[in-house]
Amino acid sequence: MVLGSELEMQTGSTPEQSEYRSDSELLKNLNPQQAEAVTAGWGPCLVIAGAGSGKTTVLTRRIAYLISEMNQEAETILAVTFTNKAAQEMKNRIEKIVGWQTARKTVIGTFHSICARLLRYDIEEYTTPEGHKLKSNFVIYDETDSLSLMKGVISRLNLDEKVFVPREMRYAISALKNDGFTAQLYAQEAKSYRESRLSEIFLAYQADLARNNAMDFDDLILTFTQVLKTCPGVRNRHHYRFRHILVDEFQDTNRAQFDLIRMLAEPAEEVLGQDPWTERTLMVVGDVDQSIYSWRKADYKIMLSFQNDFKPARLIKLEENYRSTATILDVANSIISNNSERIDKVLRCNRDKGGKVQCFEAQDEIDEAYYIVEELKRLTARGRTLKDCVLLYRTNAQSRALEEVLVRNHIQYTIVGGTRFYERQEIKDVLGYLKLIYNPADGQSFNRVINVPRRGLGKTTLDRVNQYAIESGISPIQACLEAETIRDIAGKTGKSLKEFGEMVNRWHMLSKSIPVSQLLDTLLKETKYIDKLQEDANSSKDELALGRIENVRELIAVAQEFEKSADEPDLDSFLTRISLVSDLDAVREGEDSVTLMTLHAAKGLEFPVVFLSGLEEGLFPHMRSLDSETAMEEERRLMYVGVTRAEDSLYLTLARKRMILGRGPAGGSGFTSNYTVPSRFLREITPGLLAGYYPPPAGERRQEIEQDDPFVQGGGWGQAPSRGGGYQNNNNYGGGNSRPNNYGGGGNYGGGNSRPTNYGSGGNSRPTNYGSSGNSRPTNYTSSGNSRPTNYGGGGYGSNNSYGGGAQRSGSSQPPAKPRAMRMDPNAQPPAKTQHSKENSAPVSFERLAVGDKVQHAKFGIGTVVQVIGDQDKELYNVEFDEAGRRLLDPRFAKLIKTT
DNA sequence: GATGGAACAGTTGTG
DNA sequence: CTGTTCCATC
Ligand SMILES: Nc1ncnc2c1ncn2[C@@H]1O[C@H](COP(=O)(O)OP(=O)(O)OP(=O)(O)O)[C@@H](O)[C@H]1O
Repeated sequence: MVLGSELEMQTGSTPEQSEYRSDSELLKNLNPQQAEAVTAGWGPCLVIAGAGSGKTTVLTRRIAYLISEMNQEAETILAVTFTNKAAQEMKNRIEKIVGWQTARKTVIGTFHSICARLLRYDIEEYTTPEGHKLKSNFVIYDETDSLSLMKGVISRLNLDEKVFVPREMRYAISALKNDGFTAQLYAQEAKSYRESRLSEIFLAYQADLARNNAMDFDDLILTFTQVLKTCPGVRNRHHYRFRHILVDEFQDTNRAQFDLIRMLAEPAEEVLGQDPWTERTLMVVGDVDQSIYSWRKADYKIMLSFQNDFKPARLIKLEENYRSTATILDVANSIISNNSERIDKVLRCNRDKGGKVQCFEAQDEIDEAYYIVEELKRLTARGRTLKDCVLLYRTNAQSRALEEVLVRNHIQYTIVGGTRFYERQEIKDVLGYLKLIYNPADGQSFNRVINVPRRGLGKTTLDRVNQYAIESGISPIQACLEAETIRDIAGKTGKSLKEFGEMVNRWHMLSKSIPVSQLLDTLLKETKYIDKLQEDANSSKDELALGRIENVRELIAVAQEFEKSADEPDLDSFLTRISLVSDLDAVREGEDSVTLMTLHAAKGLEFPVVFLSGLEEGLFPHMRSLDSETAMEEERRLMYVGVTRAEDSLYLTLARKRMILGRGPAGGSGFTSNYTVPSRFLREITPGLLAGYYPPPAGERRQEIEQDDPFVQGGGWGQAPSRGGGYQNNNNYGGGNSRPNNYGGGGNYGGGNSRPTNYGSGGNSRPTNYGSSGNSRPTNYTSSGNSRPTNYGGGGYGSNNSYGGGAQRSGSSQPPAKPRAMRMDPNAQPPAKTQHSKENSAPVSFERLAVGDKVQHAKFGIGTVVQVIGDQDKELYNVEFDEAGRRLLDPRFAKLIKTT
């Protein structure tokens, strides 16, 4: 779906003039079952089908068909997708068929975004079962907000945080909400002591949310459903508007979501003598084998009982896979057939056999990343683009090693998910201001920003203000205005509070008349937020400060972009949108980069080339799924999802050793991690389908050497890869050592096919320390246009102090961040590991620059050095380019020519 | 009330 | 390893 479909290719880009004028055009290329689904008549319809069988394609065309062939108004259509991105894609495609004017009237989005949008209109008519009322300017609390709210609740109830762990309580309540329980309803159910306490917490938590005029994510769906249940007028209005409801990825629907669908699809009261499905449709599509969100209370049984819940429901099965090669499908099927809880289904392959699936066992996670990077280079040299490729992994933490090696090899990448833009401290600060301006009752945001930047208003004052606010039943902002009358507050403090309150009030007024970006400008100026960050940067107090400034600027850019494109560019929709967006890092047009994401995030997508990394017991399948058969089956479905993302080529990789949280799982000394066990999923694959590596039979354990001296281990492994019995196992680590990250030793990553990629330069089998272990990193790593003979780090990444300037992204949104910011900013450079940099610092040959120097750069043009960061020999230059804005560059990579 | 450093805790996935 | 919380000190 990321790639152009046949649909797009046929229509070209004629936005208003549809080329689909006849039903035969819309049905073109569809197989009979697909056509049946697209053209189905009134009533409920369930489409069950395996991966890549065109479910989403069918859903999209169905919408177009409803509009252009069945003469349904666009505004009667409500389509639910799993992600915002999928919604956007669906909108784009429909727009191409029916034109923008029509397409924009459809409602397409995730459950959360749809509910948020509709709730704004209807919420004031509603009183919660607990007796609370919310106003239409409610804000949406993210996990952090709701967790800190929860902490407050637990301490206020005098409960022990050790016994009632806030995180767990949050989680339990989230689960209850997803199962359709309101606090009120659960209060009737709770029996045991713990349940009763949980119920108390639940009630108090909801009361707190209401006092802040806020909802958490789960509330969006639950509350909207409640509104429909309790306000028949509202329900009927929506029921008669949305006569066509479509849901994608229905297997991952939870009870609360299903209730919502039902509320919308069924009338408040049945009209006698009339078929409720006249001119109404409900189409849900899904694949039980791709149900991977049970931890969010999704339940595929909801899909299986669809025909019972919606009586005359028609069932359509799609059985032809158009996406993957036969080999890839065989791999997927051989794995998923190990699940017992499933309904067997047919999935015929529509494509050629394709090549074998490449499997590779690396020494460690860095080695694994290098293998992937080398393959990427090979593939791109043969005409693939980076955009064709995706790197998938089970846990977000795994992206680090991959990023590090990608950066070092100057390969552009885009991370989806992970640490999100909107969760970064500085963004949350600024958004905190916006939320508070929008909804002055928002205590969480108030607490967040009251002392940011420092205003000399600390915890004591904050507590007093909050207490006063609660006692007098007013908002914290109102309390600030009355600060001078609060006892125990000193005159000076009171004045600061009053000033703060007045400032926010003023902005609140202002927000109704000026655009969001101007409001942002104003508040950043008046609070001196950026100035303070700049000071931090200058005094190197906060080495991330520059990146933060850049991120704040990015937020302003987002706001400006929003004002241009949104239907209603007000603060309200800006905040709603931002609270619900998950990944700002959508792949940029025209920018070639490889995508990195978790398996979960990959659901519904497809890529010509897929790398699936970390196939190790405990990681994938994840540790927490090892002792439950149900959980294990879900892991297996996740594996199935991963494999079936691939169109042409699939790579499976694992590492013999892996660092987790800085040490090996049950680690010995320092960097000794225990050896991993290959994932059971590998063994479930029919052997003949894999090339390169096949795991040893179950019982046979890997040879483990318990040694404190890691070098002894290293030598040992070079000679003893005693496994793979019978299958290809040509990985040659001969003479190598297993020190992390040392590729010296002439190891050949050939797998089965002797590719000429040589990682070693004939090194040194037993280095004595990281830094000076004989320059084993050959220069030919930098094949992508950079052939300078710089030593990229001697023996290992541990000693590397170059940051891969070539990985600068060209998009304007790339916040150049300092190396340590990598966690925050996935696109930034990797951490500087300086432990042995002294012995190792490579001779550099670049022109030293100073602040104020004018420089020229091939891509970014002319600029001025505004800052030099880091010690000599490691310095980076922060350059303000006339055209390209501010960039952080490593002179060892980026060619910076001094000009006058 | 701010600050820096020590101690501690987390370790699956997302809207 | 890394982010958060707690505590002593200014
Ligand atoms: N009739 C067809 N002829 C040719 N290609 C098709 C046909 N139907 C679907 N495809 C292609 O097959 C691919 C998979 O389609 P789609 O993403 O809709 O499948 P899906 O069932 O939603 O997959 P998943 O379950 O993995 O989300 C797409 O590239 C789509 O363009």
